[in-house]
Amino acid sequence: MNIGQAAAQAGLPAKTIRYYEDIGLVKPARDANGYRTFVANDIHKLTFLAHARALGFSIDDCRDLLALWENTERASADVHRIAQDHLQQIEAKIADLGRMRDTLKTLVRDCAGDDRPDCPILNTLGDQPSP
Amino acid sequence: MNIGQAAAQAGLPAKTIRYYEDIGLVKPARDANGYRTFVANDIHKLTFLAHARALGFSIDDCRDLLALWENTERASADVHRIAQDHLQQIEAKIADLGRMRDTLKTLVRDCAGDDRPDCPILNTLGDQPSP
DNA sequence: CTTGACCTTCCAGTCAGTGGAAGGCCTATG
DNA sequence: CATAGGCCTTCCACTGACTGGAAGGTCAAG
Repeated sequence: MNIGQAAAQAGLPAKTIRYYEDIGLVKPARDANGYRTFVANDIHKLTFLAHARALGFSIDDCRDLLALWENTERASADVHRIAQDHLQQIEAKIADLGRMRDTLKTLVRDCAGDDRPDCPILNTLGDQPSP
Repeated sequence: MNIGQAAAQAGLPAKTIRYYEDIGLVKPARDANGYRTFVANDIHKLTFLAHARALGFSIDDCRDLLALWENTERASADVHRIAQDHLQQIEAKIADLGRMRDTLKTLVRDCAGDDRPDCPILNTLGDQPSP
């Protein structure tokens, strides 16, 4: 299977697959003409990567998860730890964004949004801490 | 005021301030010795930028907001639109992350996390869509 | 035989900084 | 006066995870 079909199967852009090869996540064989050839196991790995990336795992996490996935001697604790850490990071980011959202919501609500220059958004952003 | 003090006042690393000058967000004067000199207005702009960045506005948005802030003829509608758009992007990102969190939470909960290899996290990531 | 859809490599750019090297300037102390 | 150390300067490279595009090779259909 060529890269185009592999991309369609895995749900990844061909460019991304080439990049994943560059950084050593997959190692497709090559045809006589130099084209990459993807076998079922390659597709399976790419699908795994697509899923893991969709859950927000970093490439480094993906590398580790992939290694664990291929290692039948693994301890699920190792997988659990990676996922748990990642979950915590996501929750921290959600909390950060939630705070931004709350502030922004208030500012947007209080701004008239008309043709006059008065603007609580700019006033707030421009506020100097009292010296 | 030199860059070190400006950084302390604005709550930004000196490196970031140099970068902001590079991309034209601030234009501090220079001393005879080549050092940047920050006057009150520069500090005020830097503080504005620090606040806007802390709310997640992109540098491009910051550039526009700064221009509006300095333009007393502005229409608050322009500010409102930028903030509103940004708010929507934040909310979209929160929603995305929330979905990731929910999936991850389930996976983490269902994984024993012991020394055995069985792992619903890996099973899910490795699932091929049924053909 | 040509067209067009594939495929290849390589280079550059994204975003918003950050790290570090090499070197100049300024102040205080011995 | 020398020197130490704490500022400051520029410039280059790197980050993550791709993405866009150029230049060119390959293959199947008509």
